[in-house]
Amino acid sequence: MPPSVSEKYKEEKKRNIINSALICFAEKGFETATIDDIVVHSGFSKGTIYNYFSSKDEIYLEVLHTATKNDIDVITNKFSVLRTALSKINYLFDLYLNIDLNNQKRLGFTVVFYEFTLHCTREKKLLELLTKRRNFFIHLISEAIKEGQASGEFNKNIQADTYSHLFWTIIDGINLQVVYKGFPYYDVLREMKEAYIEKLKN
Amino acid sequence: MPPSVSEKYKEEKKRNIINSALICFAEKGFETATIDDIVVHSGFSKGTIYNYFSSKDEIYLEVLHTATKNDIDVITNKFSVLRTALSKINYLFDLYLNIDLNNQKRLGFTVVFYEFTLHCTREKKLLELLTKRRNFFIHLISEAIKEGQASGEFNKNIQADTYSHLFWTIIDGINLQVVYKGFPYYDVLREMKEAYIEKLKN
Amino acid sequence: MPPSVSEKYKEEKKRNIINSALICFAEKGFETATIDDIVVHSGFSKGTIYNYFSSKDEIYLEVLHTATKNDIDVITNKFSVLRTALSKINYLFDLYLNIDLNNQKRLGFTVVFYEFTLHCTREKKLLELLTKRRNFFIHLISEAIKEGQASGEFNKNIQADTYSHLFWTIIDGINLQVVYKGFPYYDVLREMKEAYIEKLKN
Amino acid sequence: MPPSVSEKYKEEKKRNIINSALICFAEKGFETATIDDIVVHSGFSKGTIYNYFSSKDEIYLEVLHTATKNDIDVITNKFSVLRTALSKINYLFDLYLNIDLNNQKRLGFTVVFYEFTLHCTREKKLLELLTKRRNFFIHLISEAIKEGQASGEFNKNIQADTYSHLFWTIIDGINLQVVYKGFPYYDVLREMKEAYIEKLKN
DNA sequence: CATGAATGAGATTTCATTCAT
DNA sequence: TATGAATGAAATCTCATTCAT
Repeated sequence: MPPSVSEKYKEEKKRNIINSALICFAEKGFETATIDDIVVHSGFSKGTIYNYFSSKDEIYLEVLHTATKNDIDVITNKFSVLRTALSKINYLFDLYLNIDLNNQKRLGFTVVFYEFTLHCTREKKLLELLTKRRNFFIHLISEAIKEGQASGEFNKNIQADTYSHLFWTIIDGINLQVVYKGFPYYDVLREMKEAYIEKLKN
Repeated sequence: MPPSVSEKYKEEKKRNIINSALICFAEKGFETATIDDIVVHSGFSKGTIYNYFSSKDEIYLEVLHTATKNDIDVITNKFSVLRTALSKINYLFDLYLNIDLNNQKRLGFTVVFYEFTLHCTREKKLLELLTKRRNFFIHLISEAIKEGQASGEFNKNIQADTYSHLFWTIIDGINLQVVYKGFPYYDVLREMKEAYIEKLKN
Repeated sequence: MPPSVSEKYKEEKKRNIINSALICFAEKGFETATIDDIVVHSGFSKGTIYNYFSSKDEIYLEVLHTATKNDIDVITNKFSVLRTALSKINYLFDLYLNIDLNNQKRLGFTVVFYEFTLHCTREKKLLELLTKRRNFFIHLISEAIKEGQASGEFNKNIQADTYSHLFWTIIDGINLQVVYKGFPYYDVLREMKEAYIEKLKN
Repeated sequence: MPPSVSEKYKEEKKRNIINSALICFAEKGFETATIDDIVVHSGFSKGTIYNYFSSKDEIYLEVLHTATKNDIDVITNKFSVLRTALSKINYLFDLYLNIDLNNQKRLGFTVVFYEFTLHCTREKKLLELLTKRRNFFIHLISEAIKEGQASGEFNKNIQADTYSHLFWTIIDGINLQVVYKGFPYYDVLREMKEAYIEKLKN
């Protein structure tokens, strides 16, 4: 007996639900957003949503997972075509320098993502997941730095790992400032980028 | 005729409730922690808690307010005795370099504080409150930098405001990393401090 | 694809809840009767009740509204077939003369209705609602009296409006007496009807 | 050991509390008004109030009792000096014809009184109390009517009892209309008085 | 598979009453 | 006697989840 609906159809539906959920979570926060909010936003029935996800928690997880997977794919692809270490670091900084601060959806997602990050503090299982993701990103940069050191682009004395952590610390810090109206986002980030790269090169 | 109870007694009680609340919020998050949790932790009855605070929201606000007021007092006092701009910047960095990462209560509070920050995104009124607080801290450093520039300690070409924002961006970024076990907190922060001060001095 | 449930089913359910609520309110009064009382009496769960009504206040309002709508429909229909003004006045009096004083449900409703009337004193919005309803009933009779005056049935010198108010004053007065055991309801009302009609005819 | 505070002092205090309670009940209704409302309005402490009354219910009862006792005293005194039956009936009607409709306190009390009347429906004990009070008033008028019949002032064929009940039915009816703005109170009551006395005289 | 009515545990908040001072 | 802080039972309302259709 073949499945009555195609896999593609189901994937599409799941993606729609996840999309709506992200928007609802962004708007109200995970706790405050209700399944009914997702029902209204997505147009699917409550029953349908529970056919695709077993709980609100699972939806949350998949929302975050999806977004993360996206980022990873984009960055991985880009890195595979960038030839120099410096261009990779530049690319990552520019990713954040090119952000449209007025994009409400992006802002919403940023808030949700950091809320989730903090929430993970309280659940071992989630924290592991989050840490794994983070490790990937740490690895990404420390490898790039090491490449740069090997190729002579970067100063051999800096700690690749420390500077990788440092990079993401900067990014988390700058992302958080979206909550403050009037924060000179681009000025600050440009200054940081410059100092960071200067340090790498020596 | 008023047997009543001293103002001090009431202040003390309020502080006790706030303390318990902070711990409960740190443990479970604002939404997930319940008044009953605070009841259990504080040992006071539900009625008593509502005699001192009119709602869970108010407790939350006072928890944050209390902690913030503390910080402001400590820093303001210290600044008034520090003579050079550099010593002020150094002092602030050292505040964070001397943190005990194993202090669970501190960690809990950090999480609560950033959750609150993100939560403010969704309530105009709260955001104003938060922004006011942030402006105080921004002002604190930009003034110090300007002092340093006037006294010849610091490079006159750097934007005091941008570098003040930059400072708190670093601090927010580094604070957020507490969620990740194994994050080389001191290494990263020391590196940042060094680079930051180098930039100031030129 | 909508398995849903017929509109009729939902209307029926609403009516059931309203019915139970009326009985609970009649038994204990609006403030004293609880949602749990309605849960027990109706057999529906709390959640179900809140699926059909958004608050206890709304239930109260709908209970009153339903009862009132009924009365209006019955009287309006009857009036449309009664040819003389006198027969209309007679009909209304007889409505109250034919009441079964032992009908506990009716008695309960009377009490609830007058409690609601008094309660309205304290809420502008509700008072407007109540006044609108009352105006309809006032109009009903003053029109009938004017008809009677035009047709020569009634004395042209009496104030239609005053006598319409007077009619409902009598009815409210007599309804209130249900609280007193042993009140000679029929005797008093018959006497009043006689005097009233005598006055109309002159 | 003599009482440390005079009886008079205590009576005075009780009266003050009752006064405040009446005003609070009138403003918000018995259920909705809180002991704290009475505390604020009276200026006495919660403890003090509970020293004089054992419960909120008891306050309610005494509020009503006090008001009623007042009415009875006033009417009894007046009746003892009025010589004709007609003058007594006239006096009672005029009591209500001379009311100041704009007196908010009176209006509030009227509402509270009728709420209490309806509330009594649900408690046998209270109903007995209320009925006893009502019987006094019924007796008052039926005796007056009988006097009038004996003296030749009134028609001997009317039922004294029925007409006594009828009188209070009118009064209850007219009192209830205070809720409706624009009700032609004086017109309606004057009309009723005239018809009533006409009937008595024949 | 889709639906949405039904459920009920659990959350916040109120308030009459008590009692130590 | 006077006080008002403390109490906790009880009320309203929410919402994730289930399941018959």
